[in-house]
Amino acid sequence: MAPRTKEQFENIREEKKQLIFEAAFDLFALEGYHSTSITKIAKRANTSKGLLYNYFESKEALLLEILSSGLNEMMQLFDPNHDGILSEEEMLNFLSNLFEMLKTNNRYWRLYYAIFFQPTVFELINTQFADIFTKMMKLLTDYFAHHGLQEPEKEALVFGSLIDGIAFNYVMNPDLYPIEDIKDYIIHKFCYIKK
Amino acid sequence: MAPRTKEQFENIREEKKQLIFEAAFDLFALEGYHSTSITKIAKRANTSKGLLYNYFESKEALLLEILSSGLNEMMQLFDPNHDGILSEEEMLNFLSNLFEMLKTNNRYWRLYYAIFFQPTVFELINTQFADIFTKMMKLLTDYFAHHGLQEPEKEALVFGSLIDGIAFNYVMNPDLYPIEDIKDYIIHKFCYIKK
Amino acid sequence: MAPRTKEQFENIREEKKQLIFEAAFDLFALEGYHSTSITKIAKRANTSKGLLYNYFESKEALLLEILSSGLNEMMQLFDPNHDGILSEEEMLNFLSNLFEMLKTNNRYWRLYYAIFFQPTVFELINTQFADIFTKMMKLLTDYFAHHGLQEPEKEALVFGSLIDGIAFNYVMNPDLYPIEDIKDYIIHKFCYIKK
Amino acid sequence: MAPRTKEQFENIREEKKQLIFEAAFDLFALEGYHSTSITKIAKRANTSKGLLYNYFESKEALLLEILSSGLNEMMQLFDPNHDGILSEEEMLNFLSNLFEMLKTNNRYWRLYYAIFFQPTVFELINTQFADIFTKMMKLLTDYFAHHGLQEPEKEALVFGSLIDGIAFNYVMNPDLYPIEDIKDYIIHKFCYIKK
DNA sequence: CATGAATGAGGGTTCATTCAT
DNA sequence: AATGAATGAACCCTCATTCAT
Repeated sequence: MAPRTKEQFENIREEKKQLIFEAAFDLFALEGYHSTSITKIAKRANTSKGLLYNYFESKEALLLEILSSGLNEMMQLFDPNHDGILSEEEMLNFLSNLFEMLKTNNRYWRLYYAIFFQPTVFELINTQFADIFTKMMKLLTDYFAHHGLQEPEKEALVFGSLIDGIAFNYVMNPDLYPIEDIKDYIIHKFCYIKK
Repeated sequence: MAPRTKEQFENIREEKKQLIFEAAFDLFALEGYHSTSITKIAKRANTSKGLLYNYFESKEALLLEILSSGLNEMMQLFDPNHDGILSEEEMLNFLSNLFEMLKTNNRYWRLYYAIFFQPTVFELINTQFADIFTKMMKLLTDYFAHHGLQEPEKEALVFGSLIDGIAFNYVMNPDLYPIEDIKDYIIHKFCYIKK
Repeated sequence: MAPRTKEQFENIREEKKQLIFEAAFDLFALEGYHSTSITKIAKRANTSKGLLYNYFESKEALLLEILSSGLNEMMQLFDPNHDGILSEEEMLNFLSNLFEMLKTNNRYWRLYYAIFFQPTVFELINTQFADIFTKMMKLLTDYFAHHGLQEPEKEALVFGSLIDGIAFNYVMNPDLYPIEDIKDYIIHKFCYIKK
Repeated sequence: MAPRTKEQFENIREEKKQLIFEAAFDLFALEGYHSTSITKIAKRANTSKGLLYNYFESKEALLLEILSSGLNEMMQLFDPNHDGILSEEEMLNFLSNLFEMLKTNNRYWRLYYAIFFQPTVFELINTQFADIFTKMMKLLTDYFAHHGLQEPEKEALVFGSLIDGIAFNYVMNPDLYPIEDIKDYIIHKFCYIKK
């Protein structure tokens, strides 16, 4: 008889929203953003189309929330809040975390790549990523300079591209790509840590 | 006027088809596959929707033809039809051609990436790529083995990933990515050619 | 606390209902009936959608109640409960009240017009109005006849139309229409009162 | 076999567009803009929903085209392209045309009023009407000044309001309102023409 | 008395595809 | 070979109303 308390409502909301979020994430990753209809998402989340709009403003907002949540996860991982200098240990951590994320969040990264190349969507996300990218490049350039490499900017770019390429290949073929071997190779080559 | 010969008709046919092909290519690359309507394509090709269906079975068929043609171009470039051994000069050619293609066919590669990650389309194309990929890996592995590297398979994979990463970064940011510098770096590092 | 008496409950009920009524009125007038959602009304009334349906059977019922209440107000104003003869003083009162109402209830009249012309709604209200209209016409006809005009029915109709036209113009442009001037003009012309 | 000529297409378009236009007009006038769905319009025009969008950009565009076409008709009627002075004969013409239009385009005017009071739509149309309105007021003011009335602006406003009120009453009750009588009354009173 | 999560029918709109000409 | 009018299914989204609590 008594109306539900605010917390009760909050819980219901949180749970349902998560359900829809997960359903959308799965479908976007499995079948692509454009091929996934709101109807499909609602069906997979065992709910109604209408309710989806109680939680997300639009299909695009739902997508952005998914992407954004992945970004935030990543930023937490890579922002050690430090002095601006990348030590060998930090580089090691960085790479370990990266490879770990690729393995555990495989689904997200595949979706992310799929979205990234959608010409229309690209611009929406790009600015958010640009900052992270620039920051990382600065760190890497300093890192390579500190280790005496001749053209640290170029090295940083090549290193970044290599990481991208590895991520990209692994994500598209997680079963075939020997990610562990590659990880060891990269760590051994770029961490300059003596045993 | 004399009635047109069969070849003339054939030429007209081919030209019109090419026009549609180009229009679709441009639009897919510029605005994405899903955002490009048949009407837009026909308009840009200065023709009618009906005619388009004379040349292509469906919108998806048109897309696949575009992708496939790009693939074939690439295969021609990278299939030297040789003895299975990659010489230093061949490697140099390989890389030169690759970078050249990235620069001149930027448009295609961006579309290609956009499509590649569409989960549904991916499977369709993937098998065609798998062959090329395997062949190239074999060549590269031999190449690195021949130059005395300890783990040539791993080196080949890393090299492949690096190339992918560079292509990917350049294609998404052709104006900012210093492709020439990177090209020199790569050639200098992997071609083992002494001056 | 002592349990609330029945009247107290009744008062709460009435107050809440009034709040919803006002909120709906404002929104209908400001944004139109169809553009105003139940959610918006509930939000503006600081209550819930569910409660709204405790007081009003449906959105349409809410609308009709608003319109009806305005009608009643007007009827009270114009029904002097008299002998069927309109004296000059009564005519003066009539006009004063009318112009006063236009100025103070501007909001209502605009809504009323907006609704009035909705073909579907029109029929619903029209019968209620027909009575008032007929009664007023009778009064006016007698009035003009009594003052010696040749075709009193026609004069009554023209007078009624003029009043409608003024109301209509003022309501749609309250800031620009010089209602006071027009009021003086009308009173001077139709009240036949000598100073 | 040969494709249709441009004229053939043009004819088909013109006819079909007119059909849809009429269907929409009828329904908007009968049931109101918001209560008329695209589906209903298409059904009444014996066509498909999709086709409607071949001819009209949106439901709102369709509405505006209907309103606009009525406006244009009216402007042609009332714009004698003259010297800025309204003679008695011109005033007579003006009024005759007006009453004629009310009678023949009854449907349009009812729709027009219905739309006019939709709060959202009002602004869209208003600017287009404002010009005509201002122009007419100027003409009328001069007209009354020329005939020696003391406060010509006020007279013009009152005259305008009266016309509005008559139109409004007639349009809402075409069967009961004695438009012919009123017309004679108005002409006799405001045309200052001696027999 | 009070809440807002949940529904589902229907809204306007788009677009690949077909087909009469 | 060539046209674009016509279709209809599916799209995303809105919202009055219900109901468990």
